[in-house]
Amino acid sequence: MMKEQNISSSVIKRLPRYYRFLGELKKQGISRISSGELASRMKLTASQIRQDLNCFGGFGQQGYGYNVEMLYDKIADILGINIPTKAIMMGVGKLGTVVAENMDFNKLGFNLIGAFDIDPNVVGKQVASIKVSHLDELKKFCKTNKPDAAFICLPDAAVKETAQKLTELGITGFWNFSHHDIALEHPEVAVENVHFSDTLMRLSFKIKNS
Amino acid sequence: MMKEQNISSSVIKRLPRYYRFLGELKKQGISRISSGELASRMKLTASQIRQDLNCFGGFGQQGYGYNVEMLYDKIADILGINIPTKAIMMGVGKLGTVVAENMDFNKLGFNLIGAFDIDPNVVGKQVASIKVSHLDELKKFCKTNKPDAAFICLPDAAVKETAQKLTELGITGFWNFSHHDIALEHPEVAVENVHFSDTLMRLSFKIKNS
DNA sequence: TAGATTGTTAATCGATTAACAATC
DNA sequence: TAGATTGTTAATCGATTAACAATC
Repeated sequence: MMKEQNISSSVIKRLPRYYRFLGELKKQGISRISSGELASRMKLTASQIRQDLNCFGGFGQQGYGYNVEMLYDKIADILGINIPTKAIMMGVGKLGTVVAENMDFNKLGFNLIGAFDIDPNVVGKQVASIKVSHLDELKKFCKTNKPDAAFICLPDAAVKETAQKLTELGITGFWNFSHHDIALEHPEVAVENVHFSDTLMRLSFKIKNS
Repeated sequence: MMKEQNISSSVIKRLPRYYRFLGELKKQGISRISSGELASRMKLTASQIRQDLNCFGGFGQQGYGYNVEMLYDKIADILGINIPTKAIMMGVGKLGTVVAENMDFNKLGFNLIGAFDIDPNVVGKQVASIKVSHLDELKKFCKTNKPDAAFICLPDAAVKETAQKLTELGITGFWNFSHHDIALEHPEVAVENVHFSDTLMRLSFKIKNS
């Protein structure tokens, strides 16, 4: 399905947005779109859209444009949404709970199969129809269920050690809500950071410099 | 304090990370650091660090390097952390509540002064020591208190209309947790998106392509 | 067929890295 | 002073945009 070349991170970053816009077009019953029309809706250039899509294959047709539904499905494939990634939640405090219970993981290509904490007030409780286990169960759980991804909603101080443990247990992707820089120590795994405070500081900068 | 030139968004994106690392160094009691040493800790090049910092002024000293505390303070200034931005929370559901109650806004240059919702179960309740007001109060509140930033924790469908209203009431910065693309309709204001699902889809892509 | 729009190559632009003179 | 390290210019690299032949 994919050309054998490295996709630049600039392109990867734009894929979810394409997916979102195409989903919207689909919902609106639009079946066909040209790169020019899509570009004007997304405030991009038509060139960029065609270049981006052509990293993965020639999905369009000269003189016609792109079939919305087909392109939507292709991007879902590219993003790997149709092959669920098994994931575990590490840390089920307030943030971990909100994340676990409010994301539609299935629609995003994930399957949340476990949750871990050390707080006795949290261990045993039900979150997103999963029973929270004690961290002591982690090793056994991973051997049995072989999760691929971990969602890190732990206090900063606990992340370093936990990330080390998780990579040793075969985790290959981290969705990281903490400030700890997992990628520094584990360059071999995939890391996506959700740094609330970084975005907020950038907003502060932008507001004060405009 | 700042050179009169446009700072590229690549540089802006890195600033909070510099700030974080310098804070860490400060905590560790390290008072002096060279661009080379900092680069190796952050996995950047020394050149990039020196180029980035020189957008804002010559903070270093030849033969010595940078004074950690001084540089930390300078970056805080650059980010505008010392001049609190007045902000309001729009939408006090589960996500809005967690965000409001768990961020240390003061340390990040913000002052949360109001919160709005339409749900009668939420209006009137206390969140992060702020009483949640009904959306009907928004106009009056903004005229009186002149907030600069709005944190958007609303359902996607409500965002378009609310963002329109907010810009008319003088809001110049949005911290956006919804999927709605505020920047498209309001190119004049600052927008920082926290798109949970975008980062998750990117993670899916990376896991499946490594 | 004629018109439209892609896929793709070439040109431009911007960001990163390297190099080095200035200087503490 | 000699050594270290910056600030800054120049070279390289990569990403974006423009152009256009291919083709539906």
